[in-house]
Amino acid sequence: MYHLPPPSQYMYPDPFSQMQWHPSSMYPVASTFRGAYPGSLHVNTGTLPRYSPPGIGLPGSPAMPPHHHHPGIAHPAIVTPGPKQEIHPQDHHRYDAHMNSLLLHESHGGQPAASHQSPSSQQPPPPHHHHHHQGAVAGGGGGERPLSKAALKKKNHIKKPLNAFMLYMKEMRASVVAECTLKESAAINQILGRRWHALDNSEKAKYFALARRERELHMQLYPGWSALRQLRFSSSSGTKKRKSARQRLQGRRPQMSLQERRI
DNA sequence: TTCCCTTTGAAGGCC
DNA sequence: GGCCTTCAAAGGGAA
Repeated sequence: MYHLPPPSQYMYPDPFSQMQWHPSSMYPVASTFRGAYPGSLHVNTGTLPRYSPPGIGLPGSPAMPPHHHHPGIAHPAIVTPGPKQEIHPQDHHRYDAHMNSLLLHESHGGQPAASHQSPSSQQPPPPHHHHHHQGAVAGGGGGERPLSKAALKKKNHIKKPLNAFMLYMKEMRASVVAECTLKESAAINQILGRRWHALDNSEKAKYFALARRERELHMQLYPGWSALRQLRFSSSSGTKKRKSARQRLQGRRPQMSLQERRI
């Protein structure tokens, strides 16, 4: 367990990473959470490559070693649900169960879950108190209380399939949280982002393949589903209007360019 | 109660 | 084709 000094005092690297930390990558954390991520911390996503690295191939692509048979692709848990006309809540559960089993399978080479398995992919999430991002599929247990209209709408919301990085975060978050005293997801995600960049291409390929499988499964379960369409058809009345990304970015500290961060 | 923060990747719209 | 925007997860904190 890493016990980090009070936020106002320390600069902390990813406690796990074997990669070399550039001094500018060390980030002091201010005493308050807002503003806890100084400019040096902000990765300029406009200058950093946001990619599926060229060397990372998916199964079937030339870059993927022939021997790297992705267990997820042929995972027996993957079933073709067949044509789907309507979207039912149980499909959320089925989809989620599929993906959790895939992640589980991936993490342990097809073996049963080991001790370090992320709780999120092993069993229903613990009943923490958090009130949002619970997800439409998270209501596996404790559904005795009648749902309000808003809750029902939220429950029926079809979420986007997780991308490779999201799958990686889901799997690794618990171990990062366990190894340090940080609890803020924003800070945890920064660490995970750096670890993701330091990840070996073959390791990343695992998650890209898993993400592709997830998209395929999602397409099978929800043919014709579009995140944008759902966004447009979902009424936002009664909820606060979310700031646009531009507005949100404007509120942030200036970000360092890639060149600046190299200095 | 809802949004913000923070990360990467996918996808759709627009020019 | 490139850019922009949104949203997937997570949970503490702010509004």
